[in-house]
Amino acid sequence: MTRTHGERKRREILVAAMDVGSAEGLGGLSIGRLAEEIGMSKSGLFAHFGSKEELQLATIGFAAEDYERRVLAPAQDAEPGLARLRALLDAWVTYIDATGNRGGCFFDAASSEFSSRPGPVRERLAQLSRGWLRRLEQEARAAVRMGELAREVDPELLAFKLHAYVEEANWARELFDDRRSFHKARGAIDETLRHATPPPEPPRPQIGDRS
Amino acid sequence: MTRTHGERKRREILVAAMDVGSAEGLGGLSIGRLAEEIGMSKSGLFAHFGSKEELQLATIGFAAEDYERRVLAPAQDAEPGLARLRALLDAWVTYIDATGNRGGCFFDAASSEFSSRPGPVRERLAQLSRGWLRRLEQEARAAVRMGELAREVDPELLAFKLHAYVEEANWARELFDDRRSFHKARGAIDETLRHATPPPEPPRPQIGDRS
DNA sequence: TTATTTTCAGAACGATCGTGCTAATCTGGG
DNA sequence: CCCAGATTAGCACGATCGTTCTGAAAATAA
Repeated sequence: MTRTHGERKRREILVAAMDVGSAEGLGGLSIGRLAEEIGMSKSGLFAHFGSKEELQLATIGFAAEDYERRVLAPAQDAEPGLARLRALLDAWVTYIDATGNRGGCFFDAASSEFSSRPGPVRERLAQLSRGWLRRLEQEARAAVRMGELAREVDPELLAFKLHAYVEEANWARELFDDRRSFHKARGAIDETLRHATPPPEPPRPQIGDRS
Repeated sequence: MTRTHGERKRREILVAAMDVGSAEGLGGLSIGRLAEEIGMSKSGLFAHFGSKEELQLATIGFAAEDYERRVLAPAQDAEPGLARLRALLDAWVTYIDATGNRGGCFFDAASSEFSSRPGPVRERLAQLSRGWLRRLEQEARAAVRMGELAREVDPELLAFKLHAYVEEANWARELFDDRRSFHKARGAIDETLRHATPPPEPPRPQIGDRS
């Protein structure tokens, strides 16, 4: 393996790129700035990627792997349906809440920055975010199908809401230094899922106790 | 009034700055780029503000005035409480949905960018966003007090949710070119407010009103 | 008109950006 | 050991950045 050394260095670079990129943006992530951060020469670092855009794409890919490993994978242990939906959300909130990145969630920072900057970077970010939203929606749909959520629930709208809470929490924490924001997000998630729960009793209970 | 001419030019600059700033970010809003956009020399434009930071702050102030005029003011026509809360949200969604800015909501773009970049710009943005969240929360609180929303409703959490929907919609539209995103936001707002409505009849109507 | 202040353009500065080119250094396989 | 290839540093380039300075043009006051 002649690659051993290079791969390790590449990893080291990408870890720093993820951190710096979340704080100063993927665009503001300058090669020189990043090289200084890890004690390399500008050109030495540059040689690992052919261009700045390649570096950005590699950083996104690296962050996506990290995210997949720490959010998607663990949630697969939960039963499909509502349990897994909750597991996904819980792992996600925990992931963002405990992120070591100076600028909060890497994807939030990057996608906000590139949302109106056409090119491969935007496309990749959009694809990842879309996939994540679809993942939530799909699990919500399963929960509806299994009767764990009310039939009237629109899975797409539910995913929209739940996703919004976590993004809002990340935004509020970064802008306000609000350490309670993720607590609020959890509360909002709980309330929204509770309201989406089907009524506990069949249409005509009559006699027996209520509730 | 010796200022007449200068003020007009300043306005013209700030209009362009708001547009460009929403698209490429307040940081990426370069003096040269902006000067070229409106056919001025770099130094000529620069003379209107003493520094780039002053330009950024002026742009924020200008955007805030615009926002106040087009969102806050119209909603004052509505009755306090739930009606005004709805009016605020409706004006806000309409405002962002119909914004002419290439990059969507100016504040979303700016606050995301500066959330982890300390300084006066971040402070001003945080202050404005906090004020807006408080505004929503205060109207929600009034609605609860007036019995238009259920007593169990937490105004702070409600404001958190509602704010999250609109931010999510703006984010989704920019990143996905999703023109339905604001329709989803309106749906989410309606659902959430509906769930916050008190049950149509009190458990113990009896004789006199309590409270 | 003239005098004065406001407004703007032009040129230049140091710094930093992304990116090539060249050579030195390191690393593992024979 | 040596040698081929991977890895990195050094240097320089054009471009663009924010900023400063100087002077011309334009607007206003006298």
